[in-house]
Amino acid sequence: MTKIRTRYAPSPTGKMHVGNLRSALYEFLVAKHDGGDFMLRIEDTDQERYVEGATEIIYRTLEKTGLIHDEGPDKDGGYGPYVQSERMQTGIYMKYAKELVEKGEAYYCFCDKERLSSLKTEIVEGKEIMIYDKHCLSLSKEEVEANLAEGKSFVIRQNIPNEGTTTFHDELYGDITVENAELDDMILIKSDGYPTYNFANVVDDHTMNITHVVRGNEYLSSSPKYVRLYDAFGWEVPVYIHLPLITDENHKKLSKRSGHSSFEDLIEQGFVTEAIVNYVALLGWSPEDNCEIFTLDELIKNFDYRRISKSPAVFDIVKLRWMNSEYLKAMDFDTFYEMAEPYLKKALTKNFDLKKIAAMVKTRIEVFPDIAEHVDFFEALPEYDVAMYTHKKMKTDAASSLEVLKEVLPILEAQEDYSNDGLYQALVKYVEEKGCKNGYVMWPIRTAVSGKQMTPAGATEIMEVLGKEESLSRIRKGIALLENA
RNA sequence: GGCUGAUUGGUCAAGCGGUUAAGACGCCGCCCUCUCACGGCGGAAACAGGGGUUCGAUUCCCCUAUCAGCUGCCA
Repeated sequence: MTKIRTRYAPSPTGKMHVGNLRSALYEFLVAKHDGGDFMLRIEDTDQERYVEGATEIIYRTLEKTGLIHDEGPDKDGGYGPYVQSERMQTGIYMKYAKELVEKGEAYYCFCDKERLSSLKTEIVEGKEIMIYDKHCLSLSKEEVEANLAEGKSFVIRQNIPNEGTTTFHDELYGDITVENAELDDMILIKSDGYPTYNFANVVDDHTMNITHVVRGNEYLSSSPKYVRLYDAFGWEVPVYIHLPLITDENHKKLSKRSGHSSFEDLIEQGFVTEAIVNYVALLGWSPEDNCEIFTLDELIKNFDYRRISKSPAVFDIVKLRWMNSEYLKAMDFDTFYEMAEPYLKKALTKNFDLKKIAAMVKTRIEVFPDIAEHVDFFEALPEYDVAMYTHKKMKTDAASSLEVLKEVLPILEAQEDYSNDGLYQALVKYVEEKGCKNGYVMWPIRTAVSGKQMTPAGATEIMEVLGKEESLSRIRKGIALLENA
């Protein structure tokens, strides 16, 4: 069996969306699962939409996510160039277009905008619908030559018969047949000499020996045109795998405006690369077992494109957050700390033991920016209400809290060892003498020392980080607050 | 409008003629506990509708509905 070759063929028009990323991922996986090659081809035939720097984003993202290409503009594998604008310089597209013209499978069209717009028949949802009337197909060879010699602007169109049907096969969707009459004579070569996406795609995939074309579902209905092109050339049709769409929570195509759709945005929002890749892999594909956490290598091993689903999937940021938290919990501490440090430093300017705080927060956050809300009270004691001292389960209220804090204050003042263990032992001793439950004592202390309903650590751990002086100061404030209530 | 495709809980999804219709996220409850979280246990929650085919349909076929994509000298 021949080696599988797939390609990721983005157009450099902006950021890399979750949908783009998933395409790249699946294309990569289809190849790698079978030990094949994955290549990168830049499709920049649309000069108008070209965005400066977009190509760099593509390189960066692929590298960061580990979707390493075997061939590409920066890695010649003998099938270059790998950038369509460069390929065009070689005249390849025009050469093949002319070959089609010779065969009668394509023809020159000199129709201008005015004539074309007169063809537009109806307007649906603001879009004008038009099927080209093959006007220029009837031009004689002499007329074409004359027009060309005159330097008239032209395009080359695919010649699709008005009768019969065309069938193509997709690995997931099966055979799809359409009436030829439904197919427009699409443009192959634009008037600026560039090929259209459709044409460049076919020529490149063939000449670059792509065996499996993995692409978005939006091409499904135009695929018959591709097949006709392959047939016209007498080329072997590649294996097609169309991927289901990814939508937002309203089942609409993911948009840039939703804020969380590009890979870079997600990183900025505090997600880790591996979690994003993992989550995206499961959007439209599921393994045989019930496993959900996969490294890239495990994905390569387990990926079977026949298990890709056919229906669109909603991008659920809530589940991504959960998955991210799984990665954070599984991460070794040093790595976690390295990534968390900038967020900790942003929230805490005083001289705290950040590693201790990082450890507290590790199992409590889903994404890094969550850190801020968990640790803010270390920096400054927030204003809080005395009602917070009342806790049904702990059996505490303002009066009991005041009593406990007053009794515990001298103990904490005398206490030299402000480590978590030392403090805990001292307080438990008090608890035992008093004959109450831990929470009865810990709750008011924790409240006084944090001013918060919930904290990422217990009272003694908090005091350890705060230090003796600050801890006592906060407890005294608590006593004052309770006395004035 | 036409064409193409899709349709299992709120979401991701397993299922591929006979099942008490998995699992995960989220939600709710309980346990653990120095609060919260982690962890453990449990719960509510689905085959779009209608016809066929069949001894038997979530699974196969048809129709309807809904959603999506395409209908560009964009990809």
